[in-house]
Amino acid sequence: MVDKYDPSIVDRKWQDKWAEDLLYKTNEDNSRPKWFEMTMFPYTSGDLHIGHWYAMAPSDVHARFRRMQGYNVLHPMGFDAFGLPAENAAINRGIHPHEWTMQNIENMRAQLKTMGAIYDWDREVITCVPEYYKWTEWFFLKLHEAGLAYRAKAPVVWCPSCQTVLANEQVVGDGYCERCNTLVTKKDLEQWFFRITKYADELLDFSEIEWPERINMMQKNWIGRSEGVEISFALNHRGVKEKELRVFTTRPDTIFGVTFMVLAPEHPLVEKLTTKERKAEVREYIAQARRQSEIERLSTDKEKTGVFLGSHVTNRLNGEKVQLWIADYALLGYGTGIVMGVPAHDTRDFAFAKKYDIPIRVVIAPPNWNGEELDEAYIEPGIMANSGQFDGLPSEDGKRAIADFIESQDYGNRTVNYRIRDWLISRQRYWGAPIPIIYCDQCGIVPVPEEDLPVLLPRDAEFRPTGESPLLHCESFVNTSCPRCGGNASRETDTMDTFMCSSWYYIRYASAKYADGPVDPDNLKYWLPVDQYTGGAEHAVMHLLYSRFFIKALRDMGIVDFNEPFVRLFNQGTIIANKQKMSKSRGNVINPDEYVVELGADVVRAYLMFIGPWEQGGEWSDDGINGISRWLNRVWNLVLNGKGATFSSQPSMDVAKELKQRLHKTIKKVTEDMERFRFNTMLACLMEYTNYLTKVLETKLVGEADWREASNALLLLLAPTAPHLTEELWNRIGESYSIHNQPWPRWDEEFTREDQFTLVVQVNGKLRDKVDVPVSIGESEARELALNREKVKAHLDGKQIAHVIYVPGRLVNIVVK
RNA sequence: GCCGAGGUGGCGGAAUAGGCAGACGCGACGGACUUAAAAUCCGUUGGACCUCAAGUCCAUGCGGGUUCGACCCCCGCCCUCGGCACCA
Repeated sequence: MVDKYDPSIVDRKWQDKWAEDLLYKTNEDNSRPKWFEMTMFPYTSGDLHIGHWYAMAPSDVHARFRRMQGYNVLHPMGFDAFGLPAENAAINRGIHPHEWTMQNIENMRAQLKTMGAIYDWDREVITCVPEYYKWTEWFFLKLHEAGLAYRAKAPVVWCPSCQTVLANEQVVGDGYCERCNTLVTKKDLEQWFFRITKYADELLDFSEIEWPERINMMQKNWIGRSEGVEISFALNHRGVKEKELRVFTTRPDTIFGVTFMVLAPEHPLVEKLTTKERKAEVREYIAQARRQSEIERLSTDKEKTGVFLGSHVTNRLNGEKVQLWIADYALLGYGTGIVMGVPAHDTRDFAFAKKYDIPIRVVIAPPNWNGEELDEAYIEPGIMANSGQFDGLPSEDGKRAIADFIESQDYGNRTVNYRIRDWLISRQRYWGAPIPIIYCDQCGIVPVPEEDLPVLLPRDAEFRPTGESPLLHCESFVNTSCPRCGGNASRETDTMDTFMCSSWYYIRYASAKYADGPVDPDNLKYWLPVDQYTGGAEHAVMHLLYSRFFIKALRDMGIVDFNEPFVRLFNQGTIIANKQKMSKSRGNVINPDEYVVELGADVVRAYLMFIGPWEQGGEWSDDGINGISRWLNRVWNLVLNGKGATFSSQPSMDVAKELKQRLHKTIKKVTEDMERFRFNTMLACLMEYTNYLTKVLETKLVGEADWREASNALLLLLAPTAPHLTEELWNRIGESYSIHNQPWPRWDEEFTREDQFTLVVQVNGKLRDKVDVPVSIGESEARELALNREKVKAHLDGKQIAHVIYVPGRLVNIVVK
């Protein structure tokens, strides 16, 4: 009998030994290909739950696999440490955000260490320390210098619970705060923005990255590029100096169908374009639109409402007068804030025209149209009608023809519109990187000089949820002198969106302690870009989009020489418990610690990977994890029993041959599954291999050398998944330390080939018999064999054979009438 | 409404250049060991018909189609999850 596997001893023993030996210390090494693989760093919210393990353990397994394959692997870890929860803890519990965050980091780091990952803690990155945020500020200055950071007054999204503005990307569902799920409102504020829209087109190019199609799609939708034409309508209104109104449309082919025009209620020209007698009604409508929440206003099923302004513009293509209206379905921020109303060919315009009795003129004839009125908008292509010289053209050609005409007459031009807005990065909160800007009465907006960085976050701010930045009330922080004129000046008191911190943290891993810049240029060149990134899909249009923007901006500044931060991306799914997403409020959060203590880190690692395909997520089950625990215990017993076994001096050649074949097939399957993150089937394959080896050992027909090769391979293939268990066994069977420095096993295609296969015999496509045949079998031989099988004959009785299908290496299908 | 992913035993899931549906694991049932239990080990386990065996039929969300042959491809639906949504 061998002694029992006790993970509580084994885990600790090797974690200590690896740390002591600096086994996972990562250096730049030009003799091996580099592999930079990382997982999205955790937010410092408190405890590590099983969801964190689900994100991190499989990625560690993959990184370990690459390491054994001979890559110089960088697989770092850090903490996303600025943000609202720390500040809320300060408000609710009177603990300073810094203390709260640092305690959480201590806690989470200790938990992470129990996982047995290959993190090199010397490269740890924490975003809330001055050594880090100094460079976040520095990047802000660089973006400002490049004209990519600007300050502007705009209607911005406000979270009443978080008491701060949010980026558009942080609004989820039907207008809820991404962090706290509160319904958001709007405010007019002067804020800092990053000009991400400048890169809208380039961000639509995914050709250099291997990302899940889903994520590319989400980014594409978010950017929302649409090609169209900006068309000018002639304006002649007393007291208005503008002589035209420009509208954006993707349907220039419908220009002859314009029967009204809609301005957004907030449009600056509304006041002037309203006739005296309509003023009261228009004002009332605007006031009412302002009162409405964003949700009500954006609701698709809401009935269309609007008010006639009393004034008109002229459609230059047909000289017709067109009524001007305001309606809240026109959005100020999209296009020009003015929509041309073509009720016959736009669903919204149709509803609006019906309600207010505005003419509906068909200009794109639906199939078989006889000039009758439409019951609903016809939005498909068709043949143009009522469109002067363009009548009879297919509408797709008409789009081009009218765009050409408009450009030739100087009535407008082709243009592109985007849904994406510039990235709002100001936050009216304390716990973030200060925006390194000073306001001077004489000099205006003055960037803090580089040599004065970092602008330190003061410790003595007061935390009250007032809706204003706590720094505003911190006089020692606010009051400063102007770097230009030396006069009295005040600092910017908003802090940066934490997504700014996470837009560049992966760069910092390359040289986490470098003091002369955000990154050591040599290390940047060596490690970046990230070869493999893994994380949840919830960051598709936030972190992942911002990081791409950031790198493109840095490239244009000459700081980096690549175009994309993350070459490959893998999205793991979500782990759920009791059919529901884990959350503290539901009380179904699984804490990994107790399972680690009881069953060992390796069991938890392996179980998470076995639940199902990583990209699909899965449900945690206490029963399921026991299965993995049993398996790893069987591996333990198997390897140690093999070590103490007495082997046959006259081993069976057949057993040896089959063993070799199974070995090489297993190596192949495991390697291929590892490459593609197919962890569940990889483990299934290793279980089968374990079961097979158990039987082989029992036969006592195997030679010692063959056994050792087969058993060692099991440990090597299992090493990335179960690093502690395999290290202990590797040591016990007398192999040299460390198993994690061994090369990954290779397979020989020659040995994976079978010399027999199971020939399937079908009659009319139904399985009737199976027979083992040599792979060398020929077609006529196989047909003959199939036709003479007793079970097959029974089904051929009295029937006529029409023909026989033969698929080499697979089957014979006899087709009868 | 639009875009994307998915729907397979009691459960998690295998299997797609169209070729043995249900690998592996869980659970359940039976057995061995034990004074007993736990643990461990061995066996059975999609459904129906049949006393058993042999065998036949049914079965991958639903309805059609293509094919010698469909979980896989095509057409039309239903449901679940994720994203976007008055974007002109």
